[in-house]
Amino acid sequence: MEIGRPYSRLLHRLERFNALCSDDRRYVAELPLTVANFAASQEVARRGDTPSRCTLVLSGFLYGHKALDNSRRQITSLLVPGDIADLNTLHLSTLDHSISALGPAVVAFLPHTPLKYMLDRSPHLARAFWREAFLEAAILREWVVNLGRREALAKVAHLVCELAVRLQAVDLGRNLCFSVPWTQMDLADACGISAVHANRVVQELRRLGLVDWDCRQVKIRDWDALVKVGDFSDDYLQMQTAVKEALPIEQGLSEYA
Amino acid sequence: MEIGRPYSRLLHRLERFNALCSDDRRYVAELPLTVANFAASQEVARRGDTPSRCTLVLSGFLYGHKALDNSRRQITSLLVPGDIADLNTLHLSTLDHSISALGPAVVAFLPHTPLKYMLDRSPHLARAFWREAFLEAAILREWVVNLGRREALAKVAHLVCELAVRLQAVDLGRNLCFSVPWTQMDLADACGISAVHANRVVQELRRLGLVDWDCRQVKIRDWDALVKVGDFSDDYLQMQTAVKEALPIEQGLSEYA
DNA sequence: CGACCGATTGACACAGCTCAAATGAAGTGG
DNA sequence: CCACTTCATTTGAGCTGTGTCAATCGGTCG
Repeated sequence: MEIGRPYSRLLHRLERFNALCSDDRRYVAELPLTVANFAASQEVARRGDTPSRCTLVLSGFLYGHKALDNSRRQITSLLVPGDIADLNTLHLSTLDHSISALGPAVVAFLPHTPLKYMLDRSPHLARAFWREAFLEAAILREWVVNLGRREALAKVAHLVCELAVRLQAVDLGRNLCFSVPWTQMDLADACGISAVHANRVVQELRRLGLVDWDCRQVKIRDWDALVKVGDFSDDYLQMQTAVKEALPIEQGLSEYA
Repeated sequence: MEIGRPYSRLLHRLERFNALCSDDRRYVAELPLTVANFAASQEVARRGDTPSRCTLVLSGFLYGHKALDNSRRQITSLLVPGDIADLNTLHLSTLDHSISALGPAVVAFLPHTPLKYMLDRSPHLARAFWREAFLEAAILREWVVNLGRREALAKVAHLVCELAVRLQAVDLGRNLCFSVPWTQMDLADACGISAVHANRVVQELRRLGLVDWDCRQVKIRDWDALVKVGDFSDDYLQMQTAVKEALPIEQGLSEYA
C-alpha cells in the first residue's frame, strides 16, 4: 500500500490545521525511517523501554496498554494509520506503557535525533507535532470520561463513534463502515468491562439496529442513534469542518455537533 | 506566598530533567503575566472557549472536568501548584474540557503570544514544556487504567498515592500528609464512583489504618499498604530519584518502585 | 436561630462480574 | 479430507460491587 510513500498520511495529518511550506514538507518526507512488520499481538515496545525512535503507524492498528497485578490489562489507546504511537519517548526517556499490534501491522520507526533536529529547526512543524500530542491527550481525556461515567452500552457505542470518525479522517472508514482486527476481549479491555459483558453489549447494539458487527467488520447502521446512545460529540477530535463534510449528509450529521 | 516569584515553582518543574541556562531562566522569569484569584468552584475556563493565554497554578488546586448529559460529570485531572492547566490551548484553539477551581486558588495567566515566541526561540525550553505535556498525558493514561480496571477502594487509594507524590514534588506534601480542598463528591467524580460509595471507601481506608482523612486533610499512615491496595507505581510520574529521596526512608519506599 | 452543605448511614436494586459450559470457525497435521 | 486443537463467540446462572434513594447528623455562616 502506501509503503512507497510512508509519510503521505502523516503529512496529511500534520497539515490538517495549517498547510506546511514546501521546505517543511520536504523535511518530513526526507526523515530517515525503517519500516517494520508486526504480527497480530506482537509487542512493539514495552513499558520501561527507552527507545531511541518513534513509531509511526503505516497500516494496521496498534494499541497502548498497561497490565495490572492480577493479569488484567487496560487498553489506553488505539492507534490508527497516521498516528505516532510513542511521540512521548521523544522527550520522556522511559515508556510508561506498552504498545502492541492489534492485528498485523506495518510501522515506520523514526529515529529521535533527526526528528528532534527537525522540530528544533522548524517552528511550523513543531506546532503541527504539538497538535498531534495535544490531540492524543484530548482523546485520553475523553476515554477517562468514557470509563468513569458511562455504562457499558454507552462506552462501546462511544468508542465505535470515535473510531468511525478517526478512521474516516484517514480514509479508512467510508460509508460509516470500517474494519478493525480486534476481538471482543480487546474491546472489553478498551472499555473497562468484562469480555462476557462486551459480547452482550455488542449483541444489544445489533439488536437495537445500531450496527452490523461481524467479526472485525463494523458497519454503523444508524449513526444518529449510536451517537445518542454513546453520548458522543466529536469536538474533542478537532476534526473541524474537514470530517463533517466527508460524512454522508442524509445521516443527519448536524445533530451531534 | 510565592506570588512575589510566580515562576519559582514552574522553573523548578521545568528544570526537573535538565537545568536551564541563565538566558532560558530569564526568558521564563520575564514572561508577562496576570495574576488572578478564584473562589472555590469558580470556573476558570469553559469547554468551547478559545482562550489566548495559558493558566499556571500558583496556589490552590484546579481541576479539569467534562459534564455529561445527565448532570453527571467526570473530573479528568487535578492540577496542583506549578501545573499549567491548559497548555493545549497553545496550539489547539478550542478547549475540549472545562477547568475550575477546587478550592480558592491563585493562578497566573500567561498570554500565548510571548509563550509561543519563547518556545520557538529556545529549543531547551521547548523540550521542557514538551515534557510537561507528555507527563500530563502519562497521568491521563494512568487515570484511564484506574477508572477502567480497578475497584473503588483501589481507585481512591491510587489517587491518594498519586497526589501524595505530586504534592511532595512541589513541597506541599511533607510527611506523607497533604491537604486538598475537595469534598467527597469531588473525589467521587475523579474516581468515577458515586458520592455515597466514595464515603464508604474513605471510611474503609480509615478503618484499615491506611490514612487519616479528616475533612480536607489527608495523612497517609501506611504508605506501603496504601501503595499495595492502590496498585500504585510512581514510574509514570517521572519523578525519578528526586522524589524518592525526599520521602521518608523508614516508610520503605524501595518497595513499590 | 434557620438554612445550607457535606458527611454518614441504611435499605434495596441492578449493572456487570465470575464461573462454566457449549457452539462455531479456522487452522494443523496425519 | 478428516480428527484434533485452538481461539473467539455465545449462553446461562448466580453473585457482588456499586448505585440510588432517602433520611439523619453535624458544622458553618449570615
